[in-house]
Amino acid sequence: MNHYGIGELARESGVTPRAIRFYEDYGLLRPLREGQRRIYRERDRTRLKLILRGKRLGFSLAEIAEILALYDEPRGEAKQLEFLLEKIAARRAELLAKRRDIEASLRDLDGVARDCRRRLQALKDGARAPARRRSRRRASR
Amino acid sequence: MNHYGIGELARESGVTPRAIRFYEDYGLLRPLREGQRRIYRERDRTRLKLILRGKRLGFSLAEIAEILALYDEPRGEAKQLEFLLEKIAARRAELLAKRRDIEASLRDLDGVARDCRRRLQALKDGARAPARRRSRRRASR
DNA sequence: CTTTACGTTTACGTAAACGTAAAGTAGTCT
DNA sequence: AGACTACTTTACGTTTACGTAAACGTAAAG
Repeated sequence: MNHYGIGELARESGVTPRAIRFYEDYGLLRPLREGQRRIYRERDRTRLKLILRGKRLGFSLAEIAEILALYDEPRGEAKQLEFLLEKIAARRAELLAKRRDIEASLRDLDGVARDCRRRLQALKDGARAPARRRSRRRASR
Repeated sequence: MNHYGIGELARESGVTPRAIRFYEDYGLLRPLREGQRRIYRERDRTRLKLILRGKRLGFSLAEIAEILALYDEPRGEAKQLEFLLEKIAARRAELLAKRRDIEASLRDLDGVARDCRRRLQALKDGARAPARRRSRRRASR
């Protein structure tokens, strides 16, 4: 019972049928056909989720295609497998880099938030001692 | 002495002058002018880095504009500051979500890698005991 | 003084990732 | 039978984020 029509899949995953068909044209999905209609099984659903996760992380469909390829190349000889491991390592490195970018962004945001809270506090203090002048110097601008 | 021409800035940050001018048209950068030419100072360099980091994380220029706005709105009254804090919290949440996506991706990749190494090992074993049959079952397909 | 380097504006072109009709099909309810 | 619903293909349109080329300015180097 775990197959879906395109509409169902679209609703559940928050994208339009058009997008799903586009991913298929692009080679990212290969649903079954029942007559003309597309039938999606669990595997397709999983793939779609991977696609959307990739998008959220800013990967292009081309990159996502390469990533998905890593998942379905488990056959192959030693050379192939070693090559696959290299590609996986490369992707891993990309993800780690993105994570560092995120950490840096979080730090920056926290900095701004701290600054913001200080100013808020200063306003409250100023409310109690109205004419008090604060000489905060800004980073730039 | 910390100002740059557009070319310099472009080289150092790995983008084209065209892109930098585009960001300016978009309102993300406001370099000084010396006659006609654009002069970039440290602040602009920093902004550009923030822009590029945003791009690497998959944010659109529109989103990046909002993020940058968080950095230069330190003036304002209590209401404004509290609103700013809310926006910061929202961005933080987005970043945390992205980080979770990354963690999930890393786990998935590690899974594939493990699988891959097992197969490699199986091949080596098979080389020593050639006719040995392995009955690994795949996740789906 | 011409060449070279570096920059400028203006404008049309383009790849990616869908959106948006239009027109047809196939099953289902009334 | 007619209407509705869900789906199909085909095809042109749109947004984003620049690329690319043309034509020009300016300042230093040969």
